[in-house]
Amino acid sequence: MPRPPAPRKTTGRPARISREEIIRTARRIVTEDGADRLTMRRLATEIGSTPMALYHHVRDKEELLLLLLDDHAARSLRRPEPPPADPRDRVLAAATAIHEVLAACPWIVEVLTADDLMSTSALWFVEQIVAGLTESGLSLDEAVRGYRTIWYYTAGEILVHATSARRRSTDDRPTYRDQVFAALDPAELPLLSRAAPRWTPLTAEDTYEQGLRALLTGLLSHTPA
Amino acid sequence: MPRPPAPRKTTGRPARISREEIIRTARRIVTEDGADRLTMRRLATEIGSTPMALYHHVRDKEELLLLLLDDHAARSLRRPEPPPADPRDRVLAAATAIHEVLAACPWIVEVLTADDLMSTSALWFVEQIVAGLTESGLSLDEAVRGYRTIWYYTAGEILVHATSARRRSTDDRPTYRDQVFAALDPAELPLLSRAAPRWTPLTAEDTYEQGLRALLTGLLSHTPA
DNA sequence: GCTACTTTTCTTACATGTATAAAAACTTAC
DNA sequence: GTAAGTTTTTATACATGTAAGAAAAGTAGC
Repeated sequence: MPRPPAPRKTTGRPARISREEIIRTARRIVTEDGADRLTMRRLATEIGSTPMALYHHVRDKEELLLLLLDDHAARSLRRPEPPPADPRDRVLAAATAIHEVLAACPWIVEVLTADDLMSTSALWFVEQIVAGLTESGLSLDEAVRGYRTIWYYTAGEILVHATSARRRSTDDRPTYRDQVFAALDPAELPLLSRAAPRWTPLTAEDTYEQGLRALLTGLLSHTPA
Repeated sequence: MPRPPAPRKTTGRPARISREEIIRTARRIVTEDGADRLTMRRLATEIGSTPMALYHHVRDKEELLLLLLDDHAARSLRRPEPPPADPRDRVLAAATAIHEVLAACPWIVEVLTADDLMSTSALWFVEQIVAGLTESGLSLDEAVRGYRTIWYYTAGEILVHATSARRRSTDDRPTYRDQVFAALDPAELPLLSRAAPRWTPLTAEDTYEQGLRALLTGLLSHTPA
């Protein structure tokens, strides 16, 4: 039975590496060589430790990437100065800021699906979104639902784009989409056939904000279901 | 130059396994034991072959999962009978049908981010969405953009929910969200603090259709950007 | 000093996806 | 028949995340 009446220093073997050092080194590897070069073994080697030692400071690789995302958000997220007066514009500004920061993270795919709040650094922006929605007439519950709807849209946009971008760089096989479009039957799917040549350029367009505006319009319109 | 005037058989070593057999066996494993039990080694064993033999019929595991998703969609997707008369309702019905089928696929997370058209079986539904949007007054380009916006929202909703569901079943650690909410400062984030106890129940609600309706309202409102 | 306890680190081992190259099983040309 | 060519299958090997347990390095009480 250990009975530590005098809470002196810390007992046990002293740590030689810290979570901060892990994150710092991981960030360096990612920025220098890309996210796919970040392995637990390499990270351990560069820190001068062993892979399993990392696991005492980080639950698993996914948590490490989450910490990396948080680190990135804390450095990059800038609150709009001055905040827009119109509540709708505040929602737009906050969501766009979050989207912008996330879109810059290549390793995001493995983490983003984690939860709906990805970073403490982003909480202020979430608050802005909920605030803008309530000031526009939504109840608190409705505003939270509205935020979550915006989050789904944002996460989906980022994930789909990030994955297809990664695929383009890793892979030279024709996309599934190309195969599908090549075999379209104009009789059965007339609009898709007509749209086929326009599809790829339309996909490349950055329409996040446009979609966000539409979504916001709908959220604030109070149409009866 | 081989000139096969008599369309004999095919040249080369005859195949002992087929893509269909692979998919069939994979489907059985997934339905019987869950998607996480589907490994290339086990699949090969159950077919009576070797892991690498699979790779002649399937590019990699991701393609296998994509084929599995397609298979699932082909079996489950049912066209609404009769199709709703109102174009807006047709969009709703088609998107909801896709959402429903995808939400039933546990292995979807690894595949869904693949592209914006995940299954040939779903093309008819995509056509319905684009058609409903054009009939509501959008140009073809706008309708395709609108479809993609709907797709981002749908994919995001599915991915976020699927991942958090998986986490709950695999994991007993407190969620990141719980940790974040436990440390909220009501002075700085008043709305989030107030919403904190309501957050988890709100997350559990199925609000896909509600969000979709809002999005659709916005897409059809033609608000100037 | 020594023993008990705690915390961190290290060693070893395994499951997994898949790259690579060799072998096998065919057809066709002679 | 044999040789060449083609396609599928198999054997082997590697990189990766990480589980399990032993070892190390400290503190506290004696």
